[in-house]
Amino acid sequence: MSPSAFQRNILAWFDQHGRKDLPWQKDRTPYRVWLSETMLQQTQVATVIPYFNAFIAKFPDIESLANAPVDEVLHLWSGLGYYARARNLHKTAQLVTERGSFPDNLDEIVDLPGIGLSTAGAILSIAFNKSHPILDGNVKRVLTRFRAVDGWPGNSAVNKKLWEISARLTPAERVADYTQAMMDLGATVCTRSKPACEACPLSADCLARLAGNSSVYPTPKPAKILPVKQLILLVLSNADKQILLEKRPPAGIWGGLWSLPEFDNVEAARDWCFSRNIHIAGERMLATRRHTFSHYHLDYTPLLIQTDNPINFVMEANQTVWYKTGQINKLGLAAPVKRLLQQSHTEIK
DNA sequence: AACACGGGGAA
DNA sequence: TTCCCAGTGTT
Repeated sequence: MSPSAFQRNILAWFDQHGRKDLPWQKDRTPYRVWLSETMLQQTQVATVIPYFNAFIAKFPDIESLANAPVDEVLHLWSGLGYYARARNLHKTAQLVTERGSFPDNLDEIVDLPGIGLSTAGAILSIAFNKSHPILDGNVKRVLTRFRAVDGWPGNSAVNKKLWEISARLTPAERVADYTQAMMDLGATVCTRSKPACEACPLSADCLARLAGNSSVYPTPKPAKILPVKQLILLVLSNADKQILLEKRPPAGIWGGLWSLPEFDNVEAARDWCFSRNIHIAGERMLATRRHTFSHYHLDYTPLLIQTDNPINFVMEANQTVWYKTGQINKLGLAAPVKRLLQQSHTEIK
């Protein structure tokens, strides 16, 4: 699909299905477009509409916004979130008022607080009908699918590629409708989940659609790499097939729960036994398994040690307990420990 | 409960 | 340059 065919399809779809009655689409002044685009950053249309109307009612023009106390602006913004947007809005209103008019070129617009490249492109195209690309979340989704662009859009190379695609597809004519159409398409058809490809004007040439994998685009932000901690969990069983549990300190991981003695390595576990006169009658290591917390992976290796010591030799009182495997119990156990003990019930015998 | 979202500022 | 954050809505 050539850029011009792409644009024809998009504009034809817009004529039929695009949104044309949003409050900021009437009386398209730079002020109203800028205000709406700022509100639409990270916020959906349905949420924005009442806020936009309230702002326009209170501040019909950019001068009245500039002259208002910032607290009043923040009050009107209350509930929209990301309050830096409201502060930047107020600041920009003052800068534009000093300047005398809203700037109509990219460099000056992106210099204003709270306006990045994409918002600037939207203002230029929608308010000034100047051909500039945008790349908001909706457009990213449409383009990554249409062209099967792999890689997280936050990655700079991927971002650059998407800007190039967006720029190449942006028409010289009817750019306001085109920009609105791309945002509408992403918001209503090319949605994050369950896109309505049958209703999409691009479906015949959409590479993701053709490959049947639109759900893999855009590539999600890579899960941050969690640090890995390794430790040995000692499953110490006595002559009566009971297992030693320790109570964990109240704060921290598994705070206050019962768990198994932890060691950095096998030798430390053996030393711990020797120092307590626990005779090791048998020893076996099980496969390492992984438990993931919000902030790290815990790779734990169960070390089964059997002692032929008589039961009930005293450990630290209150902090330890001999647990009968397979017995219903009311102890608070960390989930992985509970699983392990259930398995140990069969392993130990 | 995890993730997306545009821009700004810290690292 | 890259990373992380802010708050709310969606899934």
